[in-house]
Amino acid sequence: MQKDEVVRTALKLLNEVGIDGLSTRRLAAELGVQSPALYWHFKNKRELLDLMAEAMQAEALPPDRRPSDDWTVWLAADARAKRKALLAYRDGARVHHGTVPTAAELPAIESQVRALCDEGFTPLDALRLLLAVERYLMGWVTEEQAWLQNAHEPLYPDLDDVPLLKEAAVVLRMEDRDADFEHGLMLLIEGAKTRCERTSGTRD
Amino acid sequence: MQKDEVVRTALKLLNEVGIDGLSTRRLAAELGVQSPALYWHFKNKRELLDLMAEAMQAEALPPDRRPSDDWTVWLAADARAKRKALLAYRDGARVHHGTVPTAAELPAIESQVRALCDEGFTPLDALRLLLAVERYLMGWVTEEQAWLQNAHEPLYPDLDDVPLLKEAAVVLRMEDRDADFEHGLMLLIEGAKTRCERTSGTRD
DNA sequence: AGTTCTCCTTATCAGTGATAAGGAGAACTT
DNA sequence: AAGTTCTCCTTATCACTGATAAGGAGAACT
Repeated sequence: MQKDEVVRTALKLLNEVGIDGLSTRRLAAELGVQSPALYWHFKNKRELLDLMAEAMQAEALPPDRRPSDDWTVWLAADARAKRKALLAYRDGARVHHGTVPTAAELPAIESQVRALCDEGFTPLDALRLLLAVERYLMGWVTEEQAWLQNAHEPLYPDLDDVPLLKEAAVVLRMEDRDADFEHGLMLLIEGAKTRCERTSGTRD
Repeated sequence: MQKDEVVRTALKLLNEVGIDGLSTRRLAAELGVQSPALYWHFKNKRELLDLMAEAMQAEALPPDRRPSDDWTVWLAADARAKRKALLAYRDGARVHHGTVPTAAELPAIESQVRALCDEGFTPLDALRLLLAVERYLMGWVTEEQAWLQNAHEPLYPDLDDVPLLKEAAVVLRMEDRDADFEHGLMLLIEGAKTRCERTSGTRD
């Protein structure tokens, strides 16, 4: 039994039973083993979850990608890819929670910051932008998956008292989540763009 | 023993032991009662957590506030107030998770949407903006509180290999979280502003 | 006086993450 | 070849979790 075989099995099992059903005994059974055997490979469940999160993120972003010339394009593409990766596993966002970037991930972040700085950002604003997108993403997918899991009785059947919400019912009832995610993402990126142009415009 | 006394005690206890330490037995002990007694008042723990979330949000937003004239001002103030309310309780964001706005909260949302529509937004874009801010907020505070709870060994002690991150170390090490939250919030709001002016500008 | 209702008790259940102690077998060491 | 160590698993057990069943004391209503 290999460490990464455990992680792969855990991810497969995650999709079947969700994070609340993912117990060490259930996972051990899936591996044809008794549950304490897992503790030979992992210090505790947290470590296993961390590795699962890492594996998920590795699937999200192929390591050989290079930033396109337009930063708004690759930044948005990155966010979309991460969302897709989180959605690919049940409770993906919750698994990712509490995970902090390891030192090994810093160079990847550095290169993104560099690309942004080449376009006129200060390092501070560049990193803040990346952080804002990351947290928006996490918040979005977390709520999205929480909602996905409740067997959906029709949401807000009667909107007659709230005419504007009725007009925006598609959003309220989360019937086009891709578009809504995209919208918020664009708000962040356009905000960063105008802010960047404004501050670097004083130099040009 | 009253229902809302239980909720208040639970919130107080939350700050002492965190959400993972908040067991029904611990809470019952705090109330001078045996744990099954709680199930007379609540269907299950989820219902208790929902009421806790509701109580927290009620503290966040005094019900008699009225939108100021500048939507960017009250929208930002709202977000700040909500963040403050979530931070006021340990694991506040996690308690809030999975909570869906009840039908009773819809009128409050409707009035916010109306205020935005008065400034040139479509109902769709208005609601999307509110949703984006909400999710950014949740993602932000969730990660913030997860980080707060890890007894902090110094984060990323050596940044010599990543000079740009070194320059932005304040952000990376989360040493000025208020400012960083504010920055992302402003990106969202400025993005919405430019987008709103652009689309409604075609009419003016 | 008898009955119902409210709110709590004790006893118990199945399931959780985790640890201790030990055993079987492969892989080195002398 | 014999002895030893190391790897990876087992069984047994712990303290704890959310939750339910069954019943009891006392107030309130009939």
